[in-house]
Amino acid sequence: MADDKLTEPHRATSADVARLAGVSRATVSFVLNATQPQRVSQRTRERVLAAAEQLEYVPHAVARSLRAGHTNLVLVPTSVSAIGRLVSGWLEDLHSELHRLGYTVVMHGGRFADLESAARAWAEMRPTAIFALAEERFTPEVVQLLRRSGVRALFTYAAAPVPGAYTVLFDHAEIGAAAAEHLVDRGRRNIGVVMPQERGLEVFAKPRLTGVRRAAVARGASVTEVPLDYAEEAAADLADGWSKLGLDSVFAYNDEYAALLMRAFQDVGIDVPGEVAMVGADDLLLGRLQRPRLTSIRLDVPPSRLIAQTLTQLIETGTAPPLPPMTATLVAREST
Amino acid sequence: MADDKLTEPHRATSADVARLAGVSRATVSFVLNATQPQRVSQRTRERVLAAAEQLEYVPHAVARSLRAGHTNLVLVPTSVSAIGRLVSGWLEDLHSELHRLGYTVVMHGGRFADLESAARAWAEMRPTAIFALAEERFTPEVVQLLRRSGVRALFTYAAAPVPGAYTVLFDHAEIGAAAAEHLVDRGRRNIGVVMPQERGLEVFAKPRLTGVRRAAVARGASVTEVPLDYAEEAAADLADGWSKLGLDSVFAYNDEYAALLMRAFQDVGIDVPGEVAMVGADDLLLGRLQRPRLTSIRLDVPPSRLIAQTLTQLIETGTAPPLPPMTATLVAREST
DNA sequence: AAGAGTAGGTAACTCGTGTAACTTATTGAT
DNA sequence: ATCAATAAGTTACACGAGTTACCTACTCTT
Repeated sequence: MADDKLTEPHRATSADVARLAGVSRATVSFVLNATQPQRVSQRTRERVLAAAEQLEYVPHAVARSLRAGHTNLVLVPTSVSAIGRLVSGWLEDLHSELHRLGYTVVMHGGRFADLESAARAWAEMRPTAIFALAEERFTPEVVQLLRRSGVRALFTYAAAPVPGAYTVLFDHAEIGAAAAEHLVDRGRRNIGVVMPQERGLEVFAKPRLTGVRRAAVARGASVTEVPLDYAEEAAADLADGWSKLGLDSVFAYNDEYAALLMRAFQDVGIDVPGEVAMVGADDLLLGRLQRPRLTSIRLDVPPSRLIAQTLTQLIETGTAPPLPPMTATLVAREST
Repeated sequence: MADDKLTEPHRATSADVARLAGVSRATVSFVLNATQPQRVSQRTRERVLAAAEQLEYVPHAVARSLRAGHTNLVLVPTSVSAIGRLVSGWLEDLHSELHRLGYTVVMHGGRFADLESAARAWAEMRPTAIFALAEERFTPEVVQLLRRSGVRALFTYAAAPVPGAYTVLFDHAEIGAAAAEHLVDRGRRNIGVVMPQERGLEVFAKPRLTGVRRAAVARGASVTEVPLDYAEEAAADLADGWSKLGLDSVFAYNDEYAALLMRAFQDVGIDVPGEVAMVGADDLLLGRLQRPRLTSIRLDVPPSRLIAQTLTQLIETGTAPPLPPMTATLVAREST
């Protein structure tokens, strides 16, 4: 099943290409990177390209980065599970856009004991930029550490400008607030807020809860936290004990959790939206497949091309014009 | 919003640490890597550690890799959207396991024009291993290119041993076959197979279709390909024209597509499983939330710890004992 | 014929580490 | 007192690329 690997194959370097083409390494570099085009004659250029082709030469990004003083890596630290269908397609576009611009996007989903060790792990890779989907990663200490390791651009979505990083403003509290306002408008006064227990989601769950609290308090409604595992039995248990909670509505973190809970409600005969009004978030297709269809909250993410442009500019010049804040829009359907 | 960055901050190198501690670079390296422990006195060791701490020294993985001749990168090339809930948690565990063992897992989800350019992009990073979830990426040419670029281990799931790569055997055709057998057992004779149109999924969709074909033909059932976008309208259109197709059952690629289509069926009054029996795959929670509950096919993936061990061994010794093939199990529920 | 350009190319340095080979001072054995 | 062994360092090179400064041969001008 494993390979023999007896013939530790020779990896061709630019020196090999130079030797085969009968020129110096410098010339090879000039040709392959198309720098100083007038320095190399047509004949020589062709010889070099032919040699590179013949040897299947692949540049050594590590060596290049060392010399250049920076990599072309854009690091996206994110737990895989936090990427729902909401961002996966978008992230893939970003990959492509940045690839066109000469950057390599890599995602890194490690769990770390603390922020500092995470930041150190990122810094070791010497990415040229770090693109964080959640804000709380960029504390001042982390920012300093990363900057000093040579990271050129820190990009994040956050509720308030993050010092030392380029911030696209968006407060997840707005999602919670929009949900709460809507529920109160529909006459609900006792709002349950589903808190997912999955690792990596609290980054979004907490501000969403905060938003619900803020809006609810302002309108005289009560808020109750409701922890929920992403599992059938957990939802069933919650539905079983639901009447004791005295709640008339739920904001369910996102549409996935909403769907899970709605099923449990329906299984025990709790009427949605009659007894309980439900709001999800992220406006996933899943939500529209529910009956009643889920009221949800749509996030309008900036087009990935625009983000890629901004990031590039940020890397190259250290600054970029601000992007408009992200917005959230409530989409009312049948569950409220 | 952007930072000033006037003070291009000095990144501390091991030379800086050496200078501050009043020792040579070699000594710093010995201390920080804990190589040759008896070579350095306790006093000196402490001075070095203190200096490193004070300067917030972060090793330069790029330089280290260049010197070492290989990186500690494990590359997981995968389109983000192909990672459903099925593998995301597992992948995260793998991250952690390999991190403990000194490796850095990065996912790279770029779309490439062709396999060759993808392989070149991977080779440039000089990963020490590549972990592919789908097989068709490792053609002989790609394997050769990667090997020559210094990749130590190629790991993949595939239907048959891939020359030059360590293969955990699993044929996605088995999923399709299991579905088809089950449907025929339940008396169905005309099977539709949903073909998702999303990028990156054809790698799994095609062998699953093949499996359905194989089993169906052997049992005298017919198979019809049914393309389907992951969108509400597409499903509605399909359901509208369903009767013309003359099918009595569907294998829906996975539970997500099954849920989408089942909803469309129910909206137009097609009874499941009465008129159409449905089988999904991947055994997602989502499937158990449907009514009727979705019959699905569970994949038993090897524990990530075991995979991490095997991969490490493969990197270090070039060979590793074979792992048992993955298995697929049909979970019968109410939709068939 | 002398001088100035220029086309085409190369030698040599650099990036930050890890390590093999060498050095020196001190201790221990005889 | 002498020699060997060891402890505790250091020096110097390699990894693979990009780039600056230099070199040589040729052409053109006057």
